[in-house]
Amino acid sequence: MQEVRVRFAPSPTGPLHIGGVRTALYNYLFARKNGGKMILRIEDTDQTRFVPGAEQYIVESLDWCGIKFDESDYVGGSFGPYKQSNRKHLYKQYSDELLEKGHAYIAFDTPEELEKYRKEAEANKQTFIYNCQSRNNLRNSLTMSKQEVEMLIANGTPYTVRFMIPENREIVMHDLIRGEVHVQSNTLDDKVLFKSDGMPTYHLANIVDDHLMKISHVIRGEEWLPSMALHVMLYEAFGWEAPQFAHLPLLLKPDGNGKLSKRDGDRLGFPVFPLFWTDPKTGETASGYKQSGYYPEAFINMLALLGWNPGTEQEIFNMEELTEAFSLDRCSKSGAKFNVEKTKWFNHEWLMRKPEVEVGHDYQQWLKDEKNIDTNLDFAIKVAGLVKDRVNFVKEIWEQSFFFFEAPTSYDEVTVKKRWKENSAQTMRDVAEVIRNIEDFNLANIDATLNNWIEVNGLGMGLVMNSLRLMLVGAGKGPHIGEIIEMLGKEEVLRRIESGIKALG
RNA sequence: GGCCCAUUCGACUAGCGGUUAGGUCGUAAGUUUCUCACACUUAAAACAGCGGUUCGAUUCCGCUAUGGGCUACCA
Repeated sequence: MQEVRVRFAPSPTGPLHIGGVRTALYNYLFARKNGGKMILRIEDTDQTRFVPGAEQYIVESLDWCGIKFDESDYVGGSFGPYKQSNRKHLYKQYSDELLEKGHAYIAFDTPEELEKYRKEAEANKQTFIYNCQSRNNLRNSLTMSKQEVEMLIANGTPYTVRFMIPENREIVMHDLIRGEVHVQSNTLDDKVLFKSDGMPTYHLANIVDDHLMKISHVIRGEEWLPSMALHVMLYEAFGWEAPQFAHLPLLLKPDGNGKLSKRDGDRLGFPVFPLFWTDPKTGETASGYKQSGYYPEAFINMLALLGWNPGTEQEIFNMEELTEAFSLDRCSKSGAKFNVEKTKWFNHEWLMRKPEVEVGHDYQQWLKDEKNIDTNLDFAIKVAGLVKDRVNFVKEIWEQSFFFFEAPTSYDEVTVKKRWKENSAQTMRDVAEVIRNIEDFNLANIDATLNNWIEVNGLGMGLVMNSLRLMLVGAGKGPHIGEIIEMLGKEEVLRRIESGIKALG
């Protein structure tokens, strides 16, 4: 059986969108699952849309995601170079080959002329198609004498090379996800293969490179489905065996309809890109999943399940598990709406599964960066461990645990009203004494002493604990009170009780 | 406009001729609890419509509707 070789072939025209990341992911999973190779090819044939830094961004993003390549300009490989602008010299000969075989022709129509034909057709409620129905009336090597064509070229007249779509053919193709797809050749345009600027178009470069790089499976977004017939016919014209195709459904915006775009992220408040991005021309910025606090594992997990499912009820997967479970025939056919809430939930699940040291370390770092608080790793681990089940992100740990780092400066009104009674101040003074007298200040001892004292004095557990919580936290929330007391330490607890009594009376 | 693709709870989806149409997120209620959460239990919530085929259609086939993609010398 033929070796599995797949490629991810982005265009460096901007930051890599999450739809692109998913396409890369599926390619990667497919390659690994089948013991094949994953190739990164940069498709930069459109010089006008080149954006500096975009290629670097793509490489860094995929690296952050854990998507690795077996071949690229960065890691090497025997089919390079892997950037189309560096393969420029290759394409001309293939274009010439089609010209010689009579599968392509030279066209001199200017963009303005073509635009005019389209407008005219539209005005007559018709569609202008550059193919068998019109090519014989246009300015090209089919309608001109050989001498005329040669003269125009010699004079430096700009021209393009167009593929000659066969007449009256029904092209029946197989898509790994969609099954059979039928297209009538007469509805297709004679697409430009070679531009007047000397660069190939996507269609030519893509087919040539896929062939030269021995790509076995083309896994790409659904936006390419309409081009599949063209591509199949190109392989046929060259006499090459076509790879297998799989067209992935699109990622849709969460509300309404349509393809997910950068604007949706801005509007709805979630990232559309894996990493933070600054546009080099406009200075415009876009948020990234990494900077928003997502773990790459959660991000990838979410993306994998958007348009694919394992057929079991398992939802949490690491990359190895995804690789093991992945198959193209479990990809869905219809577009998937992106859902922010579920994405957060994935991050929560991953946060819960992360080793406590890692989460603690991340929180320690966050405290340093955001609050300028220095704390030791053990304490950060303990704090994070106590509250992580109620947050989705490391950065959210703070609002559940700020009281471990700073004494309350105010007291939540609703809680005060509900929990602070007439005799609370006195009870707190008594509790303070009890706490002061605890010799061995550990969790078990603290709990036992307090519970015993409450019971012996016939006081309500809720009443005492909630008032105490108010003193220590400033609000009616937080983990087990014994934990808080132990971690704050005797002195701090006594201090907080004292100032709490002073504040609430 | 033309061509192509799609259509199950609000969202992601399971289902591949006979099911009380299942799960997850979200929502709501309850249990637990010193609080807030977590956890657990439960609830509401879907086969776009119409025709076929069939003993029987969510499932197969048409048509319609809706949505999406493409329609560049962009990818």
